[in-house]
Amino acid sequence: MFRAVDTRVNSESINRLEQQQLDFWRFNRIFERTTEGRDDAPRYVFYEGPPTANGKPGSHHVLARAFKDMFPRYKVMQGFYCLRRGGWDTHGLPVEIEVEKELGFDRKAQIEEYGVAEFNARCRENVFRHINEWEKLTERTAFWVNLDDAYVTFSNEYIESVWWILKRFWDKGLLYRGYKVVPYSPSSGTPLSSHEVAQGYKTITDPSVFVRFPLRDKPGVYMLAWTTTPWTLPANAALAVGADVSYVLVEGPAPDSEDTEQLILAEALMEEVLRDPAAYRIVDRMRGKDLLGWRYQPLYTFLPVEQDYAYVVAADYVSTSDGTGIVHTAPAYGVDDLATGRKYDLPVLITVDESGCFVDAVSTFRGMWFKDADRHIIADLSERGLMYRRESTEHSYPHNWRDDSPLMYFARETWFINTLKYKQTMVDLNQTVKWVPQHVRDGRFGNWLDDLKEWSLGRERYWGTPLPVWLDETNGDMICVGSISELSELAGTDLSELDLHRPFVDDIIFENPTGEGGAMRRVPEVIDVWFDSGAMQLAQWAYPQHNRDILEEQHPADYICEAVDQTRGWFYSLHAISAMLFETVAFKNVICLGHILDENGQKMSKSKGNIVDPWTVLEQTGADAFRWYLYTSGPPGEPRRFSINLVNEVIKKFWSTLWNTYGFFVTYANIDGWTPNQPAPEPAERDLLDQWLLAELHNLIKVVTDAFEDYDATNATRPIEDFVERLSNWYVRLSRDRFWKSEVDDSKLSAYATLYEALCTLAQLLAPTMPFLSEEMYRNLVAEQFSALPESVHLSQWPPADETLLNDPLIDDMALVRRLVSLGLAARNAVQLGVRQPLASAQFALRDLAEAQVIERHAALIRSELNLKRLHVMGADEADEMSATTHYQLNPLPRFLGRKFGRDFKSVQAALRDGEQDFLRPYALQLLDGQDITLELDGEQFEILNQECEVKVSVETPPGAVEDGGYMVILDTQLTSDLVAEGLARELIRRIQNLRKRADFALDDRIDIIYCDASDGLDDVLQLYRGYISSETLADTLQSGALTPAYVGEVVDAKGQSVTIGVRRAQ
RNA sequence: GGGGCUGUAGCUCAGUUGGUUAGAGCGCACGCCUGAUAAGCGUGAGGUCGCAAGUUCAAGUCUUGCCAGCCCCA
Repeated sequence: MFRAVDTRVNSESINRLEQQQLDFWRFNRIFERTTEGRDDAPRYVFYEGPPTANGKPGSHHVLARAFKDMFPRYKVMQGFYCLRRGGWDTHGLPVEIEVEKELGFDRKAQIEEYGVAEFNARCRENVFRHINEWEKLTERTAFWVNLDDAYVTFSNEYIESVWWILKRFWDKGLLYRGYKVVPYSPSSGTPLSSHEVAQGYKTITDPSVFVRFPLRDKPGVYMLAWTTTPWTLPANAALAVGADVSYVLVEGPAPDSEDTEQLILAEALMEEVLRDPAAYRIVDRMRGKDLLGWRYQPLYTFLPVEQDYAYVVAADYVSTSDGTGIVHTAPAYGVDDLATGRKYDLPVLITVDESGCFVDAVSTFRGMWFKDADRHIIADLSERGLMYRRESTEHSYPHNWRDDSPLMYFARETWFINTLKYKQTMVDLNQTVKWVPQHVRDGRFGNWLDDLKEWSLGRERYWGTPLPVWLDETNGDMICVGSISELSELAGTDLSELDLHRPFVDDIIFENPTGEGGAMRRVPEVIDVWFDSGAMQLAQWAYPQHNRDILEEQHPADYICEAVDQTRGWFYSLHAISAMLFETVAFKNVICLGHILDENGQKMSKSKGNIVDPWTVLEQTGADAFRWYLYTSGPPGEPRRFSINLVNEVIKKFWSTLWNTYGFFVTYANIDGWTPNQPAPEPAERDLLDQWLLAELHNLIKVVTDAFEDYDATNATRPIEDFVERLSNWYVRLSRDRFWKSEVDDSKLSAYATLYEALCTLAQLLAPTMPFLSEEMYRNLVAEQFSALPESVHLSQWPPADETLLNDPLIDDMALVRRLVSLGLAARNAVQLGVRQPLASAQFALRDLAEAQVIERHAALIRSELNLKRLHVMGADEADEMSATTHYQLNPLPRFLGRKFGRDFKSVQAALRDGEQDFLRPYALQLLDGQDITLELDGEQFEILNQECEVKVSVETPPGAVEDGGYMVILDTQLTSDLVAEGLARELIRRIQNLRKRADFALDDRIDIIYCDASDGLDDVLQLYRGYISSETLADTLQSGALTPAYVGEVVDAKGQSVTIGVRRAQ
């Protein structure tokens, strides 16, 4: 016996089911047991990209976790050993900002005043504020990951491992100090993260000035440059042009005098830039590359400069979309500017310091707030005759989101990793990684690698992994420390209990071990948190201080998965660290998920209030349907619109269909006492319908398995939906009477065995993606029947496809049968004869003779579906007989003839496709006879081979006939009194079945039927079909008489006749 | 501003190396079937395949440009 299945499906029943599986897994330690006893099994390595637990988990986290979960589950069923260790990302600015908010800070200095130790202690607490919710959601969505043993990036052993990696990089000469331009807030004295910058854009009015730069060797000639930040002009070190841009030298009136002057600017911008274009004439034209190296007089010379500067350089970012085509370059105050400066070894002129004010050396503007200096500089340049035009412009400029003060882009000294040294390695290794979607490899990620920048590692913050570099300021000696023991040795004291965070690490000061120089202090920076997360490939094992041998089996990862925004985040940091450390990949397969949007395609965000809380979905539809929706709703890399209604559709379409099929099976098997121990006929001996289902099933196994191997979630799931549709709406529907009939024969046993095999296999194929429903089905159908088999579907062996059961021709045949049945139903509809009314016969016209055999083989099936007594396939004779009304359609096949006839194909096609019947008939007959034809058209001859043109034969459709795509069905609509009576009998059966249902009888309850007030016709039917009606409705008695209150009854009206019928449980 | 991805029915999505008259599900209307089903079947309404040019005998599919959305970078 199987456990009875309640076929009602609602939120409550789903949640109950899923909760039962959770309890089962927990109590029986199923997850733990997926690894136990598999010491010798092949390894499958999964890395969990650590989330931060200081925010609440949302629906997009369910997406990531659903995809992370499915492949390890599949691999475990394939016999692999898969560790799934969780992890938490804990450091970084978002945490600090949260704590700053709590404390009401708006400046960095306040943290120092408050105390770094206390501040970091608060960060440490804050990080796990929502960890309970993360754990709950992880469990409820059945993401199997070990959170009890999760790695934590702030733990000492994790940090020590990060230090070890940095030390290796140090030894390889990859770690160095240099300048980087960062968005910097002078008001709060700190650089801002890109996320913060993005929050603070405001539209403001800035000056827009065109400045003359006098050429040194050509008096009276000026380069014209444009800027909206005049305050950066004193820091100018070069002018940049585009090497291939066209420039002109123009002559026009000089300001405030009768003389002329000459200006250089991009030709394309003359009209917009020149004050009175008509007053100028072009003296010369040149390319940007001709200008390179030309020297000009610096506007200001406040700062001493050692190297060469103030000349024209080339830069590929120069455009002619605005400005003058000549770009003022101040390496200290622009990202591009600094890059250009590096390329040409230009001086980084620091004219404005960290407070946002001009330094003393810039005497004219000393102490001025940088934004205030704009107008003074403009006035100064105007006075000196160097200002060509001054206007103002509205544009969007970043501000500090906390106090609205403007940011400045500012070169700061910081630490870098010289990733460029390993660029080619990274590029080559990337080619070996399987990316889903594929375009990320050479697109987003590949481009990022092609355009690789040094990794800017240093952060002037507090809550992060301290950069383990100690500096002797007296002589510049530096030591990179790779472990606690090393630090202990240097410090001469046991530091194994030291918290490896600021300020405790900063407090470790020691003498320069060379014996020369002075005290060594740690540099102030902490490191980029992306380095933390990328280091997890070693640091999760605290390598190499611990677990030295595990690396070999747990690196690289077979599979990782995160949202696409991690391309340059975690995906990159993993890849880069592994490439630089081992020259291997960190992961072999990676899925980049798109983002989740709301119902209207808008990004979900707190401010818009359109966030779908995952718990709402879980409570209504459960985790399986949620997961299933995510797998099937579209390609994983695409952004997806999401709403609870879409998940509800999964319940309606898929879950309840499968559930009811499962319920149907269990119900009838229990009534019949069928068990899987019962011997079943060999597949080849079973009904054709069974063989068809098995062919479909094993085909499905193949498709799904291949998809899993290919990291193709969509094809690992959607084909299962299609199969379940066929299982429920064709196989079960057509097999119902085999299950229902009382005698036990081979056909019945075959049906049970086939449906049982299908359901068991489905449970396994669904295990990785619908872990709850599949577990319920498996336990009831398999584990509780066979004590020798694994008790959980997740411990069971992935089913292999049996090649001998595959049968594509049979699958094609059945598709044709379904098509013809559809056609038959359409025909019935057209003549208003419901399926309950039996018809004497129907004739089918088919496309070819082979199809006729298909129909013969499946005749019984078609007859019962269409409720026909006889079925007739029109043969060649009959087609001839009807030749008067035969209609030929020719279809010249473009894939052959298109290339063959080229330009003439169109007219050939038109002639054969749309020609008159008289014209077509001879060609059609020749083709049907297997001959080639020659078409004559406008005096030209076109040879068409037999296989290059299809012929469709159709007869004109008489009443009661329906035609579609070369198939036709003609119903015999003549109703004899026998047929009408049988139709009425079926009508009565259905009404009685409804009464049974209304009376809430069990499926196998026997009943008594009583009737009265029957009109003559119905009275006859009840007599004539007594046996049929009784057996279909499980009636022990069927007699006329008066209804008593013991009966449930109603008046039945059918085809103008009526009778009162009542039923009760058999006495 | 640069790069990547995506635009197909009211909604969610298929659409093979370019090949015949572009499909499915949901939703809508009418009808049918049903003692597993909240399901299913039939018919109908619903499309300038984002826009424009090009290549080709033939373009939803290839090329170029433009527009819109999303993501990353600046």
